[in-house]
Amino acid sequence: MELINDVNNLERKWVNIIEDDPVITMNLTRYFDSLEDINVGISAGSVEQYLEKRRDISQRSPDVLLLDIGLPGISGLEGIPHIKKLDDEVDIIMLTTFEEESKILKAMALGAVAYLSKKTSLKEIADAIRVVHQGGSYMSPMVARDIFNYIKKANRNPTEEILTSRQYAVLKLIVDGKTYLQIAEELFISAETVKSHTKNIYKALHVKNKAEAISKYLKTFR
Amino acid sequence: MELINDVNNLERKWVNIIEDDPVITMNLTRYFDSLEDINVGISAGSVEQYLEKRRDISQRSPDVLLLDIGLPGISGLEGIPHIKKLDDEVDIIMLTTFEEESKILKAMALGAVAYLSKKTSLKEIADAIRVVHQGGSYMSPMVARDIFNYIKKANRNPTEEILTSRQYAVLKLIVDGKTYLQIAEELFISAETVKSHTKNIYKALHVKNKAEAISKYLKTFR
DNA sequence: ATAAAAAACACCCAATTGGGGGATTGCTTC
DNA sequence: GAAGCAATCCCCCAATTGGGTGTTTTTTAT
Repeated sequence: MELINDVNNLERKWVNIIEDDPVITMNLTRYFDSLEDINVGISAGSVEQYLEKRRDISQRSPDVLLLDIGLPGISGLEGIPHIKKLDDEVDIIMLTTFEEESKILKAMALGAVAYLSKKTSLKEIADAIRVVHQGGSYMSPMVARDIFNYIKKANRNPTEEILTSRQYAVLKLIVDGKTYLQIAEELFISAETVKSHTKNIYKALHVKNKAEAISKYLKTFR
Repeated sequence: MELINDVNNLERKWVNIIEDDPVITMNLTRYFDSLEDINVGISAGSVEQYLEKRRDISQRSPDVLLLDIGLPGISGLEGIPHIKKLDDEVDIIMLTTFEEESKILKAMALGAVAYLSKKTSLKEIADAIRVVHQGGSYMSPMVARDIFNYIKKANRNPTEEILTSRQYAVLKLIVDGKTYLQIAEELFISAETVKSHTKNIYKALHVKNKAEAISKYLKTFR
């Protein structure tokens, strides 16, 4: 992907970093320090630590935040709303390892504007910061492909083999937060029948309450 | 993920073109002919003509197809399924004059892997072909921004529905299927406090039971 | 410093769930 | 035609949850 004229944007940009691997943080900081247009402000090893520092240190609002997605404690994803609360305007670039690529969509929904692999070269990360700061969005090809696949999955057909179709219908309504009574009304059966199905669902999924069933459903079938 | 490598991918790629403007087709063909790694196979002015040629001419399956979205007769969008029927594996790059969100999404849903403006430079189009052929996907920053907005719209903003760190901790345990008592033991607080937090979580998330809270949490952060 | 919040805890009571028994009907399958 | 299973329904009872109204202490913000 051509970054074109954006790379010539030499306006000074303040960048904060949240990354738990000190080696990566050091590499980034050292590289950015060698550049004229990118200044590193706060760097932290966790979202909690960052929020603390951000509140303590009277720094101007950062322009860009490099945010690791796999952090101890509050994850990068969960941290986004907190970070946005402090600095609403900051452009967030997610840093990730390849295993976490499925989370891009959530990150995007939460307001991250770019998504980079940690294997990305330092120069490319700097370029991404420049693009993002100019109001662009950066997506590496692999990420773009993931998004294509996601939208393709809009008409997917998850066939559940462990559950019967009726159990599956009940489970879906449970996931929606419906009570047995509401489900019963919706399916034109008695609440007792819904209970009966639920018991069988729990057995089939090896869970013991709604909470676990929902987690299992959403984690397995998206 | 390195873009540098992709551009150096000099494996020979067969590219077909469907484009009703002969000037554009000629420019593309002439440029690709000057390259060592990109061969133009069939070029056609419409989907109908292309399908005919594709059936008649015994050519190997193309690697990439450049497909104009605004074609006379069967449109580029409508043509995608027909094309895929003949060559399932081909990577389709949509060419367009106006970057229109709705059509991008439809093209993506139909299986196109990239979306380029016709104003894109020839070199960039060639780069896109190389990236796509290596399993990547290409999106210009403008298109990427559209996609971000789409996905942002699809999920709703949980930014205003913010939880305190303690509430998050409780919610995470609820998601794991823990009861109030179990959560209380884990966090060294009383079950009543857990209940109290839960009530506040429900208010913040605008839900009324565990099931809805879990669904909201998992759909947002997973 | 003072107001606002988050965090902790408590009691009450109704609604809902979870687990244990069952029963009946209808449809496959062997 | 018997065995198996899905789907429907019923009762009982303990455990858990949801919603209400409170108090106290600590932390945070102005």
